[in-house]
Amino acid sequence: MRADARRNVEGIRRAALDVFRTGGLTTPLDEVARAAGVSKGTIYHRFGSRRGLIDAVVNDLVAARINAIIDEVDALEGPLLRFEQYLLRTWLLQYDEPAANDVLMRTLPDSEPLTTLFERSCHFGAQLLHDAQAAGVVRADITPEDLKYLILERGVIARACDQQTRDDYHRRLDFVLRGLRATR
Amino acid sequence: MRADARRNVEGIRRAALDVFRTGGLTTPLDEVARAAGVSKGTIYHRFGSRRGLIDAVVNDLVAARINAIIDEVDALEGPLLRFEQYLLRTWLLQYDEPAANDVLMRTLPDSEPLTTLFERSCHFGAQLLHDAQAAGVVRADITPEDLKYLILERGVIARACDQQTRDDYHRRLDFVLRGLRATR
DNA sequence: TAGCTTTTTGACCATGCAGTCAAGTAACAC
DNA sequence: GTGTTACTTGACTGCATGGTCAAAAAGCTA
Repeated sequence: MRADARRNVEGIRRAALDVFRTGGLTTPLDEVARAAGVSKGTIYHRFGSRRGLIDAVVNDLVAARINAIIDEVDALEGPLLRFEQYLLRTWLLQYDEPAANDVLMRTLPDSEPLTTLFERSCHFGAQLLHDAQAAGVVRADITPEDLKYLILERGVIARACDQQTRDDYHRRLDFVLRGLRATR
Repeated sequence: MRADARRNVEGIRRAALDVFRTGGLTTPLDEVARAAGVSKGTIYHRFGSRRGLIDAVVNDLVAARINAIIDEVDALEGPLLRFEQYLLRTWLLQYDEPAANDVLMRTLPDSEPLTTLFERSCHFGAQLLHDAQAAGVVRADITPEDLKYLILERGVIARACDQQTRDDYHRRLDFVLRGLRATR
């Protein structure tokens, strides 16, 4: 690989991280190209497709954030707190990071790293749901499928209703959480 | 107005009702033209713009549905029931009728009939919210603005997550309603 | 039916995006 | 320095959409 090629690959990666961070994984590749100071053709030549580029940056871009939520929540005590914090933090991540949202919503062509991330998050959530239901603190009629939808829904909302402030978004999340608790 | 023109206006109106009914008010006008058996140009010539066409059909298309909800709910007794039925029926309408959803989400260029409809629904909802809060059956920290968002959110969801069955959609609405009730 | 006027047509422009490829450019080895 | 080969470019195709307009067609009237 020639020196200029290596330089460009790095530049494109960096530009993609930057552009995808703020605009999500569906941002036009022309923008990435412009940010990297190369032509669109170079991106396709180097990464094959949008998916190839995403695969090359998704780890640095979102894996850490999603995995951090799992780790942090796993360190908490109490089934209700764990369940609610998982949802709350995931929902906030969806607002803060459009790219993470794209992963959680599966907006994109399936690729191995994306699927792995998504599955890990879902599996963890399902476990928390199960524990919380066993403890009787969360409604028993909620299914893991519902949980996926609660996250998918929030993703659609975070993307479409971007005029609401983070504080409003956050405040309204509490309404939803309340609806999931078991009625005593 | 010439006979063929009158015939076409009627045909376009009918086609628009049909096409908008299933596809919402943002369906490409080419589809309406095809359904009416005329060219796209004729629609623009007769109705000026997409908005003109919408104005010409919105009453037959959605006004009745939205007004019906208001009337039906207004005939019910009990602040919680009234509030929850208003939301529930509105949310279901958003699933069933993409065109009504477009009105409730204000997806479209503002036009007088659309705004009137929207305002009427919002105003009615705000009144129900106020009554329910005064009766202590709904959380006191919900604002009329939140109510608008709850409807806007559901609209985004109904449009984006169209692979879920009506039953699933309906079942999940209950989660949200529960979250709005006052905790006793 | 001839001729005037209204109406319709569909090709056309513009926009925004994905993705491709022939041709030009630049690195590198000798 | 020069020739080879890797690399990059940007104009191109293709697709979907909104919207326009000169020319063709059709209705109406006398």
